[in-house]
Amino acid sequence: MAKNLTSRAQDYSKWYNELVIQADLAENSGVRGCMVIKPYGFAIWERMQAELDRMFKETGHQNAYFPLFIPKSYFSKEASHVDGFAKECAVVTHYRLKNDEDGNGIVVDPDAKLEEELIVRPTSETIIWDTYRKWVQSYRDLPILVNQWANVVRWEMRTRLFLRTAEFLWQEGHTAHATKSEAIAEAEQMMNVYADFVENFMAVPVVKGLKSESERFAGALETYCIEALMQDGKALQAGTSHFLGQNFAKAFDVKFADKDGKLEHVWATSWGVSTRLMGALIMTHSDDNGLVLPPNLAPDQVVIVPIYRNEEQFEAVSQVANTLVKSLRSKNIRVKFDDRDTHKPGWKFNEYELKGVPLRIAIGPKDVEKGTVELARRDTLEKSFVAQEEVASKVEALLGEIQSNLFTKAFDFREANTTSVDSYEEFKKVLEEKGGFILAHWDGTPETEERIKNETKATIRCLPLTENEAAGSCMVTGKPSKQRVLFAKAY
RNA sequence: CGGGGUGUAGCGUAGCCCGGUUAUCGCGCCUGCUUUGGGAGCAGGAGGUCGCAGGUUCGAAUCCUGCCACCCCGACCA
Repeated sequence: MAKNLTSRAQDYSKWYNELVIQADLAENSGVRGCMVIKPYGFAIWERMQAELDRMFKETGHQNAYFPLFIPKSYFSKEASHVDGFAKECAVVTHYRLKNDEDGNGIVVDPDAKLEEELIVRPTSETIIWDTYRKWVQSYRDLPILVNQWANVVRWEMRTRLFLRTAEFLWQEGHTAHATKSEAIAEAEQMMNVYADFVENFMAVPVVKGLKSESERFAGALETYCIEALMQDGKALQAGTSHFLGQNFAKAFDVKFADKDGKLEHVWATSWGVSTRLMGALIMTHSDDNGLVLPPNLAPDQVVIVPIYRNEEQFEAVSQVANTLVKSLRSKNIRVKFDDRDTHKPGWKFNEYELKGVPLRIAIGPKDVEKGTVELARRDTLEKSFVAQEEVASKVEALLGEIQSNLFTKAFDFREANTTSVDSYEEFKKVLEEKGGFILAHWDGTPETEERIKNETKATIRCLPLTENEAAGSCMVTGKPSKQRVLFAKAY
């Protein structure tokens, strides 16, 4: 296991790969830039899916599914969108293989060339808007509030486990509205849903904001985002929600008749989060002993480890454990009784710490005798003995406490690593020596943003949606600035 | 795609510069006994296309060429 993980945090790759693989989350697949998500890692993703899906439905959305393959021509319909995506796509050119006549095994059949190439979706805007055209005629058909859970492929030049894989799992919401204000409200709502999920389930604090023009999604008029700060002082974009205006409606000719019978283009949004959230989770809470999962998200919130020397003791311990499992489940607590006799207790203790299970209960002969159990929490590593009849309520309280403790810890870390600066010199100094988020004034021009990026590698993460905006002057050019914006080096 | 690095058992590695018996060590795995409240001990055992393909040589993990994969730094990005 990675020793002294936090102090080595600058050297991200070493501990990250080590941690992910040892905690049994994922591994490199051998397929360029793709990862295998292992069962334990996928269980965490399924928890994320379940909670997000519930939140989407509570805000009136429905799920649907669109094709993996998109005809190439669809991409030429929205100019800025194709600029943003066309260069990094996997392209299907043939539809058949055959046995090579010269005995070289299986080869692509040259006669099976597709007339029009198919693009493996990097995102589904184009095929979805081509479909929406057929769904919309009247204002009565609006809004369309649809989400899809899918995989997408982006042929990135450089990949990183969880943060940027060639293929990744995500959800993408695509909505169509009759009015501009309704679409903007939708985009803002979904940013808030994401922030709610990430903060309250993942216990990761985020800054809500708007992307600068140059960081905007290809084809969007406005991109809302949530930005999180990782333990090594780098920023991670955790989710985005886009107001697309009428760009896609115009490109795909999606019109509706309003109440006055007038034909109008619809207004659009799209929003998504991906398996990158797994990376955010790992990099926010992990410590030297492995993962730390927030209880609201953990597939197993409590694990019970039996301690025994013989069959007789195992029976006695199991009886206590089974009773406990029942009472915890009746409180809707996700509990696992690990009665495998193939591993010893000490081995299990380490395994569940590595996997980040929030609470561990150990029950041995002494506990059977005294009517107690040993309760250990993952976040503080504290252990205590609790009377068996009090365990269920104690566990329930502790799960809540761990959840809020993790959030507070991450929040305090972010506050301690967010610096306001007034000069470019100070900006560079903080960036170099401390890292983290930096709040500074910026004149709003892409030129200045570009210059800062080239000179320092820091980018504008977002224009925070804060209530107390104070005007000032740009740290680089001295020109007027409406508010401080959030800078950081980012993944 | 440019620069740098690494590929030897499930994992981590020695050997490579300077070619030469049966490829080193640790962890893990299997069997047995003793163990079990923080990754057990002892004894025995199994496990290898040395990334792939060519070449040089009497002989290649080692030298040469090409390719592939992975990691790091850039450009690109959820």
